[in-house]
Amino acid sequence: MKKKRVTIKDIAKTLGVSHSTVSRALSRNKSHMVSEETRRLVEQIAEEFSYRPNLLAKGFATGKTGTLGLLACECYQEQAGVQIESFLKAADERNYRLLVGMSAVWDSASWERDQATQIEQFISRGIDGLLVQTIGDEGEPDRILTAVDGRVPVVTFYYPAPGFPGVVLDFAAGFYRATEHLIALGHKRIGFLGENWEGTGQGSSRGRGYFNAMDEYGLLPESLPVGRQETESGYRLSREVKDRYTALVCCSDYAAIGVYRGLSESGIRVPEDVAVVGCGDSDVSAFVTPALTTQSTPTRGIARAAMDLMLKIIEGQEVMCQIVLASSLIVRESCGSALRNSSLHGSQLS
Amino acid sequence: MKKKRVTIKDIAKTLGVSHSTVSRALSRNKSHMVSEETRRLVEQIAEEFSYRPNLLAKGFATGKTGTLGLLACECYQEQAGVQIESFLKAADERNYRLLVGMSAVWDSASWERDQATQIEQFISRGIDGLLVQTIGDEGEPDRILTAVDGRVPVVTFYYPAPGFPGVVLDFAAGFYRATEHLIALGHKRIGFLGENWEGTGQGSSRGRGYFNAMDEYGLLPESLPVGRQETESGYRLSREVKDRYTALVCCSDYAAIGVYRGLSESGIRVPEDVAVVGCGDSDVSAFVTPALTTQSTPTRGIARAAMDLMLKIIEGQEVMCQIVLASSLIVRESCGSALRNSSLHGSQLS
DNA sequence: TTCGATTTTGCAAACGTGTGTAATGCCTTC
DNA sequence: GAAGGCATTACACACGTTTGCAAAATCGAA
Repeated sequence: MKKKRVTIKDIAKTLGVSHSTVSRALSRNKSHMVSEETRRLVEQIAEEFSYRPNLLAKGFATGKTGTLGLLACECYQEQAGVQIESFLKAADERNYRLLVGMSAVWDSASWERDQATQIEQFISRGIDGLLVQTIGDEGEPDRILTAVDGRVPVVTFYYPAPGFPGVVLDFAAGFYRATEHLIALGHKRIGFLGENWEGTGQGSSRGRGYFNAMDEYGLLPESLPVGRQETESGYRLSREVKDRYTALVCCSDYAAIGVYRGLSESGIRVPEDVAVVGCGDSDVSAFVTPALTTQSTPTRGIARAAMDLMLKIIEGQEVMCQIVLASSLIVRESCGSALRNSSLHGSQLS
Repeated sequence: MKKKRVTIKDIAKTLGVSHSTVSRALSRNKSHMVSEETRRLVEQIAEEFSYRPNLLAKGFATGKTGTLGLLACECYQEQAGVQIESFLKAADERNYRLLVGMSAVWDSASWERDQATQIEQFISRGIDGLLVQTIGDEGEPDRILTAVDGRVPVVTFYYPAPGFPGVVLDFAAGFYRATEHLIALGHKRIGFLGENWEGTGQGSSRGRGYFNAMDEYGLLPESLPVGRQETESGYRLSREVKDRYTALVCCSDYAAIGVYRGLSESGIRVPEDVAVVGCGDSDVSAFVTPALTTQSTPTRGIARAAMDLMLKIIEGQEVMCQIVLASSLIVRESCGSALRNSSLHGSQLS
């Protein structure tokens, strides 16, 4: 069953040359030339034998594997899959493979253990670099620093991780803008359905944007913790609060869809009675009724930018920058018509 | 910047033993014992130096890497992410890492090239086995066979791939049952919003289930091709067909959500005017309005079963079976109350 | 004490590839 | 025709680990 794989030595033997010549012929090494003729011959035999390089051995010899580690986290269900997909595509385009891992954020103990273990595993398996999705908590940079221990270059993405080059989404600005949008529409009692990652410190930048906006306009912020099952969480929470708020800012589109259902079961209409804002611009957001006002998160842009950053670092460039990608507010139907509310605008803002 | 990594030779040198002893001490090799005392010493020094094995070298030496290749396909947006996630978890539990790849089904030329290239890449990088998601078209088994060329064990999943051990979802039965459900509720004009993968042959088993059921009950089947953007596709198609059907079977929940919107914009009510069935039991399906009747796809079960199968094969067992996982119909609100329709039941079936 | 059996260890090769250094061969030029 | 230079090739070692085989050490018993 097990076939012996063809190696450069086999090619060398049939051609009567040394294996180093074959190696150089195939890798088109610049420091040592091989004659056009032998190169042609080598390539021909390689083709004939359907030779496939053993990248494991190559990586072992050179220390470069052409593989990157991607450590995603299972935080937003809608997000993880698309994110991984985007990275797979971006990596493929740049001729890199991805070792993928995913660790659960929802349980802080296993989270930290997981993250360190997986990083260790990745490095042991010889990755050229590590792409790690951050959640933005206090201890994160240190955790990553000690786990990686300078053995491979790191690029972070999603939330900022001070000290690491990375690609971050400006959720704070996005949620600030979303909240401001609601305030401009005349809302004063605006609730926040935010993520609730145990042990990750004082809330993420999504919350910060909301809190800042509320603070700025002299309104009382209030935050409700969304759990792991976002849609179900949104549903449950919205049934609890009923019409305590006139607007709800949700940390994800899926939570918002749960909110839709919960409110509707309580006889509360969206957007007439309560306005809802989501986040993620997931494919369904435009097609639910009412169409969801949400924030775009440029997932593919993140992946591409992070990959480019990584490649630069691997090439030896000293980059230490955080690329900030903005998320734009996509206004649809779930906050009501701007027209109707624009009359309230001035009076409410004062 | 680059630290030299600690190797077993370093440990051996400080302990004044040979590196093979260290190797045996650490790997707890059974064929050659090492004294309790040296083992303790070795472990102590290893800990002290924070030694990390070079799994690349290990894999190179042993031919086993502890890494599997996962080749998913970008077919159903809702599905890919969750599927990968499930596999990551299942692999992690079994102490395997995953090299992940994804190829696009929607464009048949790049699909076939992609699949072969990625398989080649994976094998070159030394995977112990290949998990490949199948789409169920005619030429698939041959394609995989030639690409893998017996170099690593293969386990397929999702659709059947004759000749390979695999875990398959019985979509045919599921869609048969769903269609039958609608027929039992009195529907006669039932449309199918099915996948439309170019060049993949005469349609998937989802369609087969629908066609079989329609045929069985003497009804005229009609299939509409859903494109890559499922939700948008469902929306567009539903606006085209309007009330041409009294029921629509959709190949995915997301298409169904698009259908909801499209019908509602045409003033058609779900389920009063048109019944809708989805597929996937995605997290949102229970929370859209009306709650979507759908088919569960046991994604985690697939991953676990496929991993277990793979492990057995790697262990040397000769397994050549297709594990069939059933999908169950989850009846919610989108087909109307069974009560109302049950009166029509008998008359329509005759 | 000596022998044999057993446990523990060292030696060396192997896995497939890259690469520095030295050697070969060919060509040019005086 | 010899010397020098350059293009091409071969040799040998390195990468870190495993593993078969042989050697050494230990132990028990005669």
